[in-house]
Amino acid sequence: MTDVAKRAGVSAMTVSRALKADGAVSDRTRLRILQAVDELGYVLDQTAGTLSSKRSGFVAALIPSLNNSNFSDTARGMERALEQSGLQLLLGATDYVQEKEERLAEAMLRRRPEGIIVTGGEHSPKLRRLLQGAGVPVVETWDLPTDPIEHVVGFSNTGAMRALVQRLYALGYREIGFLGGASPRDSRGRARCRGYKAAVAELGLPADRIVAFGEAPSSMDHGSAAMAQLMAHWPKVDAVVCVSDLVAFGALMECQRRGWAVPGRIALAGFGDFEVARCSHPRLTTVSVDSTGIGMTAGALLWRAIEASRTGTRLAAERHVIPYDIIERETT
Amino acid sequence: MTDVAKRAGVSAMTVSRALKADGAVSDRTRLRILQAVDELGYVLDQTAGTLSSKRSGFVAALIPSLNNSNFSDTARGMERALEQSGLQLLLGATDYVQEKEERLAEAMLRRRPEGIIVTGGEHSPKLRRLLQGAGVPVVETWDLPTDPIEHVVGFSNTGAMRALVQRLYALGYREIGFLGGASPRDSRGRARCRGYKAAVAELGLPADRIVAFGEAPSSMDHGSAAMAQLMAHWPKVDAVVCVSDLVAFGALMECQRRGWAVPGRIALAGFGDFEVARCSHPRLTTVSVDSTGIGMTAGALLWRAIEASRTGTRLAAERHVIPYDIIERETT
DNA sequence: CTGTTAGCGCCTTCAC
DNA sequence: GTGAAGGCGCTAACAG
Repeated sequence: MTDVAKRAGVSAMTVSRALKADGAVSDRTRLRILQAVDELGYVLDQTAGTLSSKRSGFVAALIPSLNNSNFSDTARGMERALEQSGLQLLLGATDYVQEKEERLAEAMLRRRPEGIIVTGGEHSPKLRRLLQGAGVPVVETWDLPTDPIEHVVGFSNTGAMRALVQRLYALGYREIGFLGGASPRDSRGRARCRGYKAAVAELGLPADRIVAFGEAPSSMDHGSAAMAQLMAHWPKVDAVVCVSDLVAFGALMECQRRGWAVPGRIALAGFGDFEVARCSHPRLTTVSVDSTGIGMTAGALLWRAIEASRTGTRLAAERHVIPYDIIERETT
Repeated sequence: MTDVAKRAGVSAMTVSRALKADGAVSDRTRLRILQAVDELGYVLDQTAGTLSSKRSGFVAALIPSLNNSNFSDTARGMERALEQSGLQLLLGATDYVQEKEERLAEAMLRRRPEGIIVTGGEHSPKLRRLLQGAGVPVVETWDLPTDPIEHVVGFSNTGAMRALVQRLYALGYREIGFLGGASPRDSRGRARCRGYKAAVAELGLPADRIVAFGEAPSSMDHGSAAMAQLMAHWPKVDAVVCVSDLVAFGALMECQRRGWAVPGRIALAGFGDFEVARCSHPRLTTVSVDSTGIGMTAGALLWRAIEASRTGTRLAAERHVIPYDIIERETT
């Protein structure tokens, strides 16, 4: 910065001002400075700026998986919400591993984010302590924790799956199975499984038609394998709900390979409204969640909270419930 | 850190040492310090550390899209390669937009990464200048640029698509179409389209069976729509290669909706070996690229380059060609 | 094995 | 609209 200052014939302080959008610098001076910046290929050192201004200029977001359109849509939503804020979004993927989530959170906190967004409402005591001690706003997403850390933007996974089973009941299905949801790593998957159990219990349907598999992320292959098991154990099942669309798609393909007509012989429904659910043949019935909206709401909320803390106030904890929608397509 | 030092009855410098794995501190002292750290909930400020040590402890990776299993696998490969290095991987998604790639690169460079990995070998002059001026190792991936910035880990997209068309020819197909690849934003897609054109020209096949669509990322919907167009224009086409598996899957679903038997009436092949290609019914023939391997190789290479630069030397530019594999499945 | 001194590159604050 | 002084929190370098 001193080099740039010399070249432009000003002080370093003036260069610093010229490089901020709001800096009070005359147009002529700024032009000279920007030219010097360009000639020298100078790139501002934000590390030093962070240290002296106590503003790192980024927020951290922890998501379970990059390669999941729900979460990547949420990430894009956050990015969009933060576009005008001057805050960069730094993403970390936890791969559904709690220990990795902790490590990542600590790595992020060492860089002093101005706010943090995490996925889900279940965290290890250590992570909770870490987040609460960070002294920056925290948003939990994709769930409605009963004891939130601070802000929440999400929906009830249990409720959504319960509603899906009730819809299938209304369509006339009476022996409904469930695929997935036993992973100790995926609390949303477990919540959906609980929703299934609650619904079949309320409706007086047989409640044991579950093929639980423990891995997360759940995949198409899981769906195919689980469907094969379900067919073998409970051949009279007339509908199957799945922890995600990927699982439902795998189940659909398995049905096609075995000549089980969908929805004639068996109905299928997924969760998440992934692209493959929209494009498959037949198209999959699913629960659509506004993933992008979760991200935009969470990002905007975090921004407001950060702005508030900059003026010395603290935004009161907010709780945003995002609606979901059951989309009936061709598999029910 | 001073607070921790006081509580542990040592100097700040000793705390600093105790917090690095390698710091020469007696076990008793370290234990006292770690206890004080725990009691105070202290988290090291890496920003300040970066400033004084001139080592930011992270590398930046720019990928076109998070929600693409090829690129997210590559990201995971990089993460795995860097696991033991103490370098954190910071990901940025460019959404296939050059301008966003530039902005992201600059945002990363302001935080002084110790190395940079970018996707593809075509960059704006500005980005090239930025990367070359950064003074840190650079790796380009997923392509084999003729004029690389420095290191390269990739393969020839043109060559791979050419090989796929040749394989279809060997299988007896004589009127081969192509879907996708016209996006000015996706240089890999364009390279694959060039590979198709080169192959059909060499083989003396009709060369105009192309439904080019310009959007990136290419999607299943694009595949369905493009397939419908292709069917209308060139009903005698007997095989179709696609810029990606997602497009191929969309095309497959369109064929099923219209009752065109695959591969009986028309053969299909994709690119990338996505999960949906493995799990669809019928399973898709595709070009499998070792996405994770690209990431691991790039990450390991970058690490070596960074280690070299720490000892004052500069690693000579390397070029790693990653093999690809044509996987014949049920759609050809 | 531990402490002291100095400074990383910028921005806050105050002065003009 | 511009400049000078000082310090952000840590670590390199050197001393003991």
